[in-house]
Amino acid sequence: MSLITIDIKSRQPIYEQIVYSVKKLVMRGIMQPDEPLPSVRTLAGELAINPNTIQKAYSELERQGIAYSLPGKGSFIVSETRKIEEDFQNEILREIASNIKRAFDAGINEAQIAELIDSIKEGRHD
Amino acid sequence: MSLITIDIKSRQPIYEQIVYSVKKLVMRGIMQPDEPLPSVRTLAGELAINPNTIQKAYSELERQGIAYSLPGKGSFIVSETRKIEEDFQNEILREIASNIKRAFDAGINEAQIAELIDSIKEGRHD
Amino acid sequence: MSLITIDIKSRQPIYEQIVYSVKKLVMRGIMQPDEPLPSVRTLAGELAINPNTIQKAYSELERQGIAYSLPGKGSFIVSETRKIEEDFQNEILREIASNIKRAFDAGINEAQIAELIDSIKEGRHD
Amino acid sequence: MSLITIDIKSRQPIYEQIVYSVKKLVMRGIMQPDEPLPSVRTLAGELAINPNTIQKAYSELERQGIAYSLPGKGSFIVSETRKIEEDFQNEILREIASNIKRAFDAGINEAQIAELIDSIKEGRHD
DNA sequence: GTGGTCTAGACCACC
DNA sequence: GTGGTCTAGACCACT
Repeated sequence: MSLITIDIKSRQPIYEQIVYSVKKLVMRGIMQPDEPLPSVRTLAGELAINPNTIQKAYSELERQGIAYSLPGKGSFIVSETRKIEEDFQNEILREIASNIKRAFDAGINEAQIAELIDSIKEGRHD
Repeated sequence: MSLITIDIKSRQPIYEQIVYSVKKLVMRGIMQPDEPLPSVRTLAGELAINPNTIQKAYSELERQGIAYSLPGKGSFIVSETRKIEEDFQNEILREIASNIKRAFDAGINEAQIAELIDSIKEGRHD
Repeated sequence: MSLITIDIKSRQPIYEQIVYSVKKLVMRGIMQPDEPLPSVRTLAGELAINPNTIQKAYSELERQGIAYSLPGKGSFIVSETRKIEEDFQNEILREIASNIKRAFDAGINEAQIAELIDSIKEGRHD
Repeated sequence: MSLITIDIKSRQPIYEQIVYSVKKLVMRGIMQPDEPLPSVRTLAGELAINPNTIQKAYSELERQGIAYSLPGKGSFIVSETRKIEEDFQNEILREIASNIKRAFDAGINEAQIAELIDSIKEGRHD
């Protein structure tokens, strides 16, 4: 059973969900450098989705430098994962930056945001 | 010349951009209760897009309780805009909360986020 | 000040509202046979709407045999109003018939409708 | 062949007829939770109308919480249809209440309405 | 003039 | 194949 999970009813494209899921696993050290990804057919079976969708996700992972594929052997996490972590964090920071700019636009002030962050730290939003 | 602006090159649907733009104008008090929106055809001309796209945006605004239309007379901002402002801010705060949770998940610490907010305040991200 | 009233924000066409309003006044005996209707311009002024709209309503009243116009003198309720009352009641009964058919379609039973009618009689729905 | 039907000659917008038709099918249990709706193109072909009109109807169903769509997969009835049934019945009862109030206003008495209901039960009005 | 509906036909991303 | 968006152009009722 794979650790990769998706939400079939989400509007987010399934292949993006897979990419995001793999990134998160790598980043948390659950998936290690050079570890093989589940085969396209296996994962397609487990998630009950079309193999083409898995294929697209793996291609995207390759394009982003997170995985590589050895024809006939399968797909693997790259050997060097340090940069993945950085990229992932930067991606999130970029999104937060854009959110916060919109918040200032909308008349939300810094104190409200600080309060929000505190409440998340304390787990009040779980 | 209308205050409603769009970015034709964005991947975000044009009609959504229009909805967002109007929301922002209402929320900043630039558009007042019961003030008429530009006519469908006028705005279509100004933004150089199809009238049907404007129509779709205005329908969505009506659905969200932000505007109402009087066929044959025009479209107008609703009389009561206080709740719109609140809803809009809450929507943004919810997005920030979700992204910040992801950030903590990804090992980003509070200091980094605080630094980010400061840099936005100073306009370094515009 | 005329007894004819409209709701400018309703989706029902204003001219239909005027027609309906006049019918109701006639039917209740508030407007008598051969009594003059307010002049187009006066009523337009009072209701703060376009004279063309009044004109259209009066034409419709004429078409339905409820009013007649004497060029240069104005519009008047017809001399014989008995049939108007019947027509008006039949119109309402037709609408109720259509509603009730839909209700049966939707699995609502006769008892529920009877209960509804009782509650209206007792003014619980005012 | 789909169960969704429209009357092309009616003045009621086609997309509204489709919405109403689907509601009725759901409410009668003919369409089940998570059952797929006909595809936009298929239904457009069967009803001989433009796909955009179907699209508009399906969007409205989604807005009303009756259907959901998975881009690339199709449109489906929501998983929880109990509330739809209630809402639909309440909507009809509200209309009946309003019309019956108008009837009493117009001097129609309860016996006439009861007679009307009986005649509908016996199918004399079909 | 206004908004509302509809058609015809195109392109896109996703599965 | 699917739904989602957009364009171009038409017709309608209403003001």
